[in-house]
Amino acid sequence: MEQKVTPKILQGFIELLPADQIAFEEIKGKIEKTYRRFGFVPLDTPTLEYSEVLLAKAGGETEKQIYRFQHHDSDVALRFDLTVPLSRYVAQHYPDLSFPFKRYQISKSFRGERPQKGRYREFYQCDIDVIGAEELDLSYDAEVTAAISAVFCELDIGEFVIRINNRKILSGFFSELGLGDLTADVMRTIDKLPKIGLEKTHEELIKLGVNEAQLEKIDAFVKISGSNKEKIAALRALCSNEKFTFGVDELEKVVNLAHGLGVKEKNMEIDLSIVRGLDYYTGTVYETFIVGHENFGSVCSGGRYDDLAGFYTDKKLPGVGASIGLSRLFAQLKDNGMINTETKTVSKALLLPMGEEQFPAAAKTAEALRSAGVETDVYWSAKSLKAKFKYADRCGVKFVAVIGESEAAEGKVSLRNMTTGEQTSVSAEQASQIIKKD
RNA sequence: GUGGAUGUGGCGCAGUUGGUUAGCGCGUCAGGUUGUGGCCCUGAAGGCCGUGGGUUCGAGUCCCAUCAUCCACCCCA
Repeated sequence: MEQKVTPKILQGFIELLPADQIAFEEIKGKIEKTYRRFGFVPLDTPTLEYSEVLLAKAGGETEKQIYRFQHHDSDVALRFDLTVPLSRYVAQHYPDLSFPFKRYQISKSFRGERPQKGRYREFYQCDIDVIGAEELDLSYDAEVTAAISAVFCELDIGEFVIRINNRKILSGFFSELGLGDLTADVMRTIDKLPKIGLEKTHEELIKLGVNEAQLEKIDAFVKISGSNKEKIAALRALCSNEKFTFGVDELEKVVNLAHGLGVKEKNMEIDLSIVRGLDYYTGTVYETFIVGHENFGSVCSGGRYDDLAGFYTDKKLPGVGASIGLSRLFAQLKDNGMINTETKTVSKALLLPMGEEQFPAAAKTAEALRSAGVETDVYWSAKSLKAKFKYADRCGVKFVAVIGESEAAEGKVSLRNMTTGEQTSVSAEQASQIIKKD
């Protein structure tokens, strides 16, 4: 007996069985279709990049998690997100692009961090970004949220809410408070508020060294509630710092325009605890949650950054974008039984020739159905009809067409609807019409 | 990087204070029905009980080590 190699894949990497993969592709397709509807063009950058390019900006955590290795004389790394490659791409192809440049990219990224629920080392991200040359109108911030809103409407996985904020409000407010060096840590803590609750947030803030007067003001700030309009009004009354006020104005404009672009009131909510990654967001920031499934975490986040490609070019390239963590989203939808994973086939029809004598008739029928645009599979293996039907049943194909001696002679098939059990003798053309009508 | 769990046919699990041939459900295959699936019945295939060492007359079970996986934290998509 020869020694077999155990079939296995790396920790944190995943692959799906057909039923799940079909469901996954359907979601991916809907996202892509919606992005295109908003005028985003496709982009596909290399998986592997020069380390010096990918790591131009990175520090700390990112650098620890990146897959990086030596290949001959090149120091290379797997991309850990789609934004950094986009920066490089825009800086590199600047003269050949038209601005504002709107692109979407749906592909895999890699991070060698420790995996956990819904977090993998190889994962899909679905990004949209708009990049401006020198400047980018604030309206694009609203448009990105409108696209995200449209995606989640299209996905039809329940109510969702885009929680939106503006970093200028936060930094204006915190500088007014005189937090100084504490600002970054305080922001990180505020960001965790919905997860850990008000009490723990207080504790952590005190631990950080926030004094009582500051704590009181922070408290008043995060407790601002009501409708979006009311929140804006409350913010205006709270602080008159210049940057802060500018942020409030921006937030108001973005929310208003988003509604004009079709985002429903219930799907967008100002949330002052939204902070996002500290690295590059400078204005609008947002996270998206599925109502009733807030424990999923944010299923789509993004925001505005002033200077995308500063590490690659002197040109100023401000942008705004959003990213759906598709692998995570899919894992959670599946865990919660929120997607159909019954169908194991993409075929609408399965042809069952009784025996080898009927192969020519089956071939002809298959060709006719496929030409008519019907996804068609043929069961060529020599098994009992019972086994063939069982296969049809298991994979969930809707229509089965039996082709025996008599059918072949008449140029017909016995078309069976597997759901209703209805069976009729029809021509290939009639069959394609019945299937397409279904 | 830190902490916590779990490893038994393809998948999900049971296996009592260590004690004969390691079970069950699902799935797979074949048959009961030689041209009809789902339900039912019968049968079959499929296990170095994660790996290595130790204790013992005897280890799936106890001890040590190791590997792997999962969960949570950090951070983030």
